[in-house]
Amino acid sequence: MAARAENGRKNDPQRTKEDILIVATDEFATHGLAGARVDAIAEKTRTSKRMIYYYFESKEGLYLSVLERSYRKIRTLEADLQLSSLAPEAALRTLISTTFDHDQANPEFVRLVSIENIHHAAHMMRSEAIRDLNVSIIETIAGILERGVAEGVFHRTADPIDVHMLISAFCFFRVSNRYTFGTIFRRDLCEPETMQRHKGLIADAVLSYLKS
Amino acid sequence: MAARAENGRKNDPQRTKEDILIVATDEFATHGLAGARVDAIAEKTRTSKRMIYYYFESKEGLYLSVLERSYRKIRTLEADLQLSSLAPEAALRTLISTTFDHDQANPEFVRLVSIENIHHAAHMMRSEAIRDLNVSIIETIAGILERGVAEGVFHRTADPIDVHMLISAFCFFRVSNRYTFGTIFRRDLCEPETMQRHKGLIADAVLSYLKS
DNA sequence: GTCTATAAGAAGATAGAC
DNA sequence: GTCTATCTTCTTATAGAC
Repeated sequence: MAARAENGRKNDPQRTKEDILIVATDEFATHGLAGARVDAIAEKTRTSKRMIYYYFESKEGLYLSVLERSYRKIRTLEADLQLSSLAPEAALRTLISTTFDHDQANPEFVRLVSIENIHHAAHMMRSEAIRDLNVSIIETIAGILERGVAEGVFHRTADPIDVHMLISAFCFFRVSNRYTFGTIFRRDLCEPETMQRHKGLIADAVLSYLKS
Repeated sequence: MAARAENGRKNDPQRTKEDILIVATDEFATHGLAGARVDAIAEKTRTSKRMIYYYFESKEGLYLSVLERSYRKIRTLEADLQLSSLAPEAALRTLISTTFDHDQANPEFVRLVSIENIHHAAHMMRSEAIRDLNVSIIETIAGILERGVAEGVFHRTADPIDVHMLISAFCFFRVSNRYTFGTIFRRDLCEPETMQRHKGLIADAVLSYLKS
């Protein structure tokens, strides 16, 4: 009897929850919080609608879990960069390149953040988990900027959060607004050439700002 | 009998439609397309729900009209700047300042654009009116960049749409993501000091990029 | 052009068996 | 822990009178 639980095939709560979260991430990112359908999520899952309510209590509870999971994934990735061992300019270029590639490769994260902003970040505020994840990236940038000024590579003392925002804004906007921007200016922001040019643009803009 | 229609007080279709659009703009910007309630819009209007369907046919028809109206307002404002008469650097600083102030003062527009992106710009694509509004701003920027290079003020040949994107991204992101960004970094992006610093940051970043 | 009342259907949530 | 069937409420949209 216990043997069936041990092989971890059937009745595996972690697997079931993870399965639901992956499907729900896609549904919420595609249709928004109000537009997402619990029935649609249940259909694409290996399990049933009843289990969604069993594990996550409500549609909003599921949405919050999706949001937490997405943030955790991304901040972990950022923390693994080890930028302190690079020269200031190289460290910043690496960070910018990583942020750029990340947003490009994870449009569902970008969309979830946009959706959460439409809701005034009401769910994120209730989640301590999400808030406690973002200190390290700012400390890292602050360190890079200080070293740059000390070494005479950068000539401007900038606020690390502001620099983070300048980088994030461009990388995020390219993905978050690609449909309206693409429609208005008839430009595909996913073309390899365009992407390369944009990556160079934001890196050069940030660095020439710090050097001026 | 005709006298009552002439004084334009009661039964004024333009007034009724405009009234509905103003209320609907707020409702859609606050709750998103799926989250918005036609009943809620009707309640805040001087007229009834029946009239919304009478004039706009459906919830989506109303949403599209709201979107068109918002874009028309903004592009008209931009076109009135007369930047060709200014020196290249001053022209760019004026454009950046205007874009910055505009997005800050019109968060409901920023939200509507975010919402439209969540829907893959599906409604905007069906509206010829919206697409035909955005040529002039790019032509204006192209002219400024050319003059700047010709006069030796700018040292870099940049794509005008890219420059427009760099400016828009920062100004837009500050407003579109203020809730999540504010929550994560415990920073109020609407404080006067912060706003002034950010305005200087994006202007200096763009100009030092073009000059480098 | 405008209003009230209501049809028709969708969607979140749960009961109850296994 | 899991499933099917269903309840209840909410929401878009319309009928029909004035």
